[in-house]
Amino acid sequence: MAVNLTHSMQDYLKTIFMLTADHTRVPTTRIAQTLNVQPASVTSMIKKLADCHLVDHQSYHGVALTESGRTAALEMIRHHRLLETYLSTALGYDWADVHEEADRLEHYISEEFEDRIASMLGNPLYDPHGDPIPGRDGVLPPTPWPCLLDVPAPATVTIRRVDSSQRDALVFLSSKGITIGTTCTVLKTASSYIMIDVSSTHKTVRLPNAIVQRLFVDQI
Amino acid sequence: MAVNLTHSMQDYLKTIFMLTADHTRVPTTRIAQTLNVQPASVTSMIKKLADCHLVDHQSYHGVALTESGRTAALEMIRHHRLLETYLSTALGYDWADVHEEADRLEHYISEEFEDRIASMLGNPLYDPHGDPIPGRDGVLPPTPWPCLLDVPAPATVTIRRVDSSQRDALVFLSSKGITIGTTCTVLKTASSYIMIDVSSTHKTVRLPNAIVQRLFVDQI
DNA sequence: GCACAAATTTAGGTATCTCTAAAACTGTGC
DNA sequence: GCACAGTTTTAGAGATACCTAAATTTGTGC
Repeated sequence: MAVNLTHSMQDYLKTIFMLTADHTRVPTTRIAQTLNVQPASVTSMIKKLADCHLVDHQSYHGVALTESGRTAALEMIRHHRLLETYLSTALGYDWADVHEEADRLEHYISEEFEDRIASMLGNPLYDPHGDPIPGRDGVLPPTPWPCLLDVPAPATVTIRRVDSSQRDALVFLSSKGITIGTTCTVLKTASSYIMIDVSSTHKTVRLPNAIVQRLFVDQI
Repeated sequence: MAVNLTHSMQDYLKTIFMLTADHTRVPTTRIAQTLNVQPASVTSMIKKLADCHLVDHQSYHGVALTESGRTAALEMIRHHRLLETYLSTALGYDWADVHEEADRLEHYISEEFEDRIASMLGNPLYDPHGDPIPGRDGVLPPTPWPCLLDVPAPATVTIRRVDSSQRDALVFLSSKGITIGTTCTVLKTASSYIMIDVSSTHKTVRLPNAIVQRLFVDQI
């Protein structure tokens, strides 16, 4: 039951967790795409994870995390998001650059390191992209914010979370002065974009839907 | 020539550098002991390093770093010692605990991470044990301090460097209030120990030679 | 229900780094 | 100058995690 997880097993568990939206099973191909490996490699790793009772695998019908798999995944995600927060807050990294560094380091930091950066940061609940940081107990802080795509104009909103999976989107947003906590007013909703006014810069910005669907906001 | 070094290759190069005192060649067995692997494993890795022109290997007569091997080793040592300094200074680690954490992380930090912690620390020249931190150019700051074993009583000295290879010695020294910068007076030199007075604590401490030989000092 | 495309798994192979056991070499002691 | 102990290398094998290519399974379209 209590297994020593290899670096790769941790990566797979984390990936499966992130791809598990609303209790659906995750197909092999999705994991392969996300990790940039061949589907055949995923199958063999999944077999190994299933042997350790970390995932439930039904041949040809995808995979889901077990309770212990979920716990292990959340521990990696805690490492990752604490590192992102630390790199951003303490070392001045740009929010577009924290992911890559954290992805490498998350496998190698000790519990002591984790504790020290967590308490130095004041045990933050959210990372620089607004993603929730699991507690040591594995509990995820809430993320109740709706997608900006679903907010009808006119509306004034505060950015709470950004889907960080596309680096380009992060670079684009910060070039427009948009980050977590930024307040904007939605001026117009078109079919493929929206127009917003960014309150801190007093500029009007056109956001294509590809970006809008990555923003999650508080309505004011 | 410009090769992608694996994690293991980096470990071997660093080890060979550290075992290379005064231009002697390093025997296979010493490397094996230091890295906790079998001599046969060392031989095969050495072969690989020699293929990449990182070491000069003469069968049955040990190994020495080439110029490019030395450069690569110094880069790892820079990572390691900057990390040790950072863990100690910025995260409050005890000097006995920095080594293990740095040893894992040193392989995975980026040049950006290195640069950021270095400048945050003010580009330090020495790590928490007084070991010199190579510059980005590979130049090692000087370590001119004689071993305390060679300093005759009576003498007043400042601790400048501690051989950090034995964790126990570090724990012992800090328990006695002795660290880098501590000033002591040598009261008596016996054959297997010395007696010193630690100026900050006003206490007399008996140091066995096993410890004394690990201390390097400035005479005042 | 059957054919077919897409998804998935199996089979077999590569690379890295390790191990044990056996063979080869070195240099010292006589 | 030779035997022998200790060191080092070679040979062969295991673990991890990846790959490609070939088989298998699934479920949709007709």
